[in-house]
Amino acid sequence: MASTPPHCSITANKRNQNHQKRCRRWTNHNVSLAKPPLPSSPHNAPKPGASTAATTNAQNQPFPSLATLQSQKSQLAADFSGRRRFVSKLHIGRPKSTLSIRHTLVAEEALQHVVLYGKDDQTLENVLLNFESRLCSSDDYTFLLRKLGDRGDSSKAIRCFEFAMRREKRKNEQGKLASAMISTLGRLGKVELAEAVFETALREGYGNTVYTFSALISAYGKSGYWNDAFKVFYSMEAYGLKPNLVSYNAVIDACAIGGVEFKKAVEIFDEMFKNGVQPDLITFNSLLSVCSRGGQWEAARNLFTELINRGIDLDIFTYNTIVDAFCKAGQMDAALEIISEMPGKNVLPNVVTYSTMVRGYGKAGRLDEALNLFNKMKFLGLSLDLISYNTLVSAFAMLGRFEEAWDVCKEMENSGIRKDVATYNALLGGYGKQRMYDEVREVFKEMKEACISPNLLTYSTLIDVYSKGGLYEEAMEIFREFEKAGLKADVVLYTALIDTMCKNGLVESAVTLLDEMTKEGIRPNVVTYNSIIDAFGLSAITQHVVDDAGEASEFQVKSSSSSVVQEATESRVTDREDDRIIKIFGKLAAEKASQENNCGRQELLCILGVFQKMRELEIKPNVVTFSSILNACSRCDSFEDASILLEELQLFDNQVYGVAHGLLMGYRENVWVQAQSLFDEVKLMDFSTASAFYNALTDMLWHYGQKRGALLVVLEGKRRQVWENVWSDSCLDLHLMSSGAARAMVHAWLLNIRSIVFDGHKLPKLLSILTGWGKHSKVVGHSALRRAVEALLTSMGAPFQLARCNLGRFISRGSVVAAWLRESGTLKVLVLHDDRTPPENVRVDQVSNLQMLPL
DNA sequence: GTAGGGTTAG
Repeated sequence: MASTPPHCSITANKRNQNHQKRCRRWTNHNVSLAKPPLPSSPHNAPKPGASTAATTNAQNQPFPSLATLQSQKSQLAADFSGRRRFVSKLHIGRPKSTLSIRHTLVAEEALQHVVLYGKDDQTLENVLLNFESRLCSSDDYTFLLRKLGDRGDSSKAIRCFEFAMRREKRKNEQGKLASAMISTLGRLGKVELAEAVFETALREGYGNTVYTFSALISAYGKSGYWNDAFKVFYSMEAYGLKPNLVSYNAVIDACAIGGVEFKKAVEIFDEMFKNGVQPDLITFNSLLSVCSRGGQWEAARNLFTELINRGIDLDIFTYNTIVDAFCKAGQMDAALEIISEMPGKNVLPNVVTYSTMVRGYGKAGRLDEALNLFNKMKFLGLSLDLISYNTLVSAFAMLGRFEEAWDVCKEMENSGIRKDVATYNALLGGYGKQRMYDEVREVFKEMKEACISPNLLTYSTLIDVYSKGGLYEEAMEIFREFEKAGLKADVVLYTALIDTMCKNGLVESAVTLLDEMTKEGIRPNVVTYNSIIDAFGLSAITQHVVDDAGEASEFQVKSSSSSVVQEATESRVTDREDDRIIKIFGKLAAEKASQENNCGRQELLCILGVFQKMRELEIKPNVVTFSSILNACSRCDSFEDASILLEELQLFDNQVYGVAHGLLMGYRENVWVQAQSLFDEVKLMDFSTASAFYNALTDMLWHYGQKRGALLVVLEGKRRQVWENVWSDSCLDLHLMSSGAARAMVHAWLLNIRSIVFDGHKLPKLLSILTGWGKHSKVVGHSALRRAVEALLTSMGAPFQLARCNLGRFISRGSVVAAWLRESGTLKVLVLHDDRTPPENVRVDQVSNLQMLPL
């Protein structure tokens, strides 16, 4: 048994909030969490522009260890408090004193000519030859290739670089050109080319500078290859190079983009101090960005507050990053508050700030507020750009409001901005979500006609949309096209493939693919694992290999020593290699998988292996993981198997385990306080995550006969508005509930109605129970929820009937229900009991929810 | 060398 959960898991959800707070409460890490003695109130906090004395005073305060912003202690916390190393407003956040313009006017003229006339290699060469005598130094050439990079024209930039390199014999000038080239390629995401330039530079003896190394770190970082960025960074010493501020900032930024843990970024930050390199505002902005991208808005807020308290002048980047951190966590009010403080700090919100907010509101489903801000942006005369338009297109498309999405597109194009790949991806994703496949095809066609190249996201979206919709032929076709485009599959694409396999019962194939991606150096994430865990018990995992020895086992055997997707995606792909992943789609299309027999024990072993790997890779589970484990428990063949899964849950998170296990064993009174604090945590999450957790927990309790426990949980959920408006006197709406939760709720509602009757009140004329199509129902008319509720009502003898015009609705006349409720035997069928109760049982529940129920 | 857009689990 694990003594302490390895990490704070429930909070790892990207939508999740309160990370730090929960970590502290849920785990007993011996980390000092005391707030550092800092000036926190406005009157004693040094302000921007405060006197030197005030600043000095601030300097003498121990700077907060960044350890207080995370759950692990930063080793160099003590060093960080040193006066010498204090980062004051005197040192950072100042604009560069002079904007150094190093290139000549000739370079600008040359750029115009290169853009206008350098249509191919030859004409470009001619243009450069014309300017050669007048272009002075490497500064002119670096200007050229940076500007070409800004225009996205990497090939012209490379030509210019090569042209310049042929003429430059001085090593240090060659080094400058190489750095500029690497950085330009990095910005454009051409990381392999950047790598090649770097290697040549090293080999030829002009690349051994802190600039080329920093440029390569940055190039890797921008493309998400934080691991490579780290390697280059740590190799500097061996080359006799000392990382400078830029190197450190680049590597911290690589953490932000690559989703590296805040802890790691802080380690680098501490190292920076140790090596006597002073951070600047960019360092802090990047650190903030690490928190923001990791969903750790509280850590971000703490860091932000410290910077403010230290009197450091923050810039628009700082503000936009903190606003983004709040928006990502759904903390829209906090974000708005930050924005309202900006003018007072002489930093005005810009188009980035507003777009961030628009996206935040869109994600939170607060489309009206999103629109208001969008219009405010226009009103303020901020010039709207592609991203701000795309943000709004995406918000509409995701909600299925396509007419409005297209209107925004039109408005954008009227203002001279053309749709780009992101615009199309937003539309494709929206139509895909609504299963509007004709429109998906149409938009994809239009995209190609407009000569917009699909990117990895386009392909991931399409493959996912088509394969989830069962359109395997089309998924296959898109996959082939993706291969031809020479793109490298990433975690999202793999996860989408894995999820499709899981949903079709090919769990073992999915696990094999999981191993493959790991070998490929693509790190699975919590979504990948949740997808597999969630598939547990849905169907057999081994049978199909036997049944289908030809295709499936060939895939599985071979894939253990080679990578399916990688082989298939290599440019020299042969038909045979390509065949394998295509065969998976073929197999899916044949729909054999889901008809296989269950093989519970083997599947259990398989899933235990998955948990093991998850721990080895240190993938933090989140609340979705817990819901998936609880759902898996409900699908176990036996209580014993479920116990084994619950033990896994315990290894992840003691509190969730404590509540689930306690309720399952009938120890309600003992766990209810713990359960309340768990529910407090869950309630902070977005609506669908929270309701999924309640559904999973209730289903498991119901499944194992703890029906009174299930009732308790759904009433708590109702009290906390987990399912929004579940009931009125005349209507019970179950459409967001799982079958166990819905059945428990039917009991609760009928008991409630019964008390109305017994209080002498009349029931409404018509009573309805809505089941919708059920949360898990994919096929209209086959609602598992509807069937479960129907069976329950029948077994109780409740006088409800399916409405003729609405197959998801049960109805009855109020008077008929009232008469039934008055019958002597009715109460007995309504009151629920637990199969398991603790031996020393317990008096009447003292929980308020139960007081309303007749006992 | 720093900020905003699109993708995967429930």
